[in-house]
Amino acid sequence: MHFKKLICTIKERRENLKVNQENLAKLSGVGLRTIKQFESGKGNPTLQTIQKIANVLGLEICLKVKTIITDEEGENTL
Amino acid sequence: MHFKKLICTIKERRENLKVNQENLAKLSGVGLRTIKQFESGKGNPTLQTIQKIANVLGLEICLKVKTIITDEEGENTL
DNA sequence: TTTTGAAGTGCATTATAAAGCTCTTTTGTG
DNA sequence: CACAAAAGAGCTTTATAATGCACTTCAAAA
Repeated sequence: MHFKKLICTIKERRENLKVNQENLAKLSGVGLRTIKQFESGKGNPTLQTIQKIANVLGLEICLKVKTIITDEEGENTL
Repeated sequence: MHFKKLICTIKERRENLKVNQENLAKLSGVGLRTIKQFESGKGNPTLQTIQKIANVLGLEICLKVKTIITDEEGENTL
């Protein structure tokens, strides 16, 4: 998952949950400025920051083994 | 995925691939000191750092929607 | 036990993430 | 359009991530 996609996922999730940046900041304990910067694609957040945000949004960071060949769903076909 | 688990996954992957920290550093472009610190559970790496490391190891960061009830495989049962 | 390679640690420097404040821009709704 | 709410941006300070270097610790093999 590239950085842009990751941001997009988080932003969409936040919007789906009808939470604005300000409330996300309060709920997650991450500064509003940091969230703004993150969502606008600037910066390079720390893992802690991402996790705080993800937690509030009911998202979880994980690591998948990358596969060379994938179908449209991104599932392994090997 | 908690921080510890994440570290563990990366460390195990590196070891399975028979790559030592020094080579991982060279291959990923991340400083050896940073990798040492990361794997020993210290610090709070940036997304970029994690991604550089994960890339070399054929791992990919992703976001999953958290589910309250999960079976043994961690798949959603709701 | 000695050697050797890998991993971990202390210290210092540099770069930058986090944060708040203020202002501007964008977006959505009447 | 006018208004209001949300998002984005500039500027600054503070905290800390990234890094290199040198040293220590640990584990496995000779």
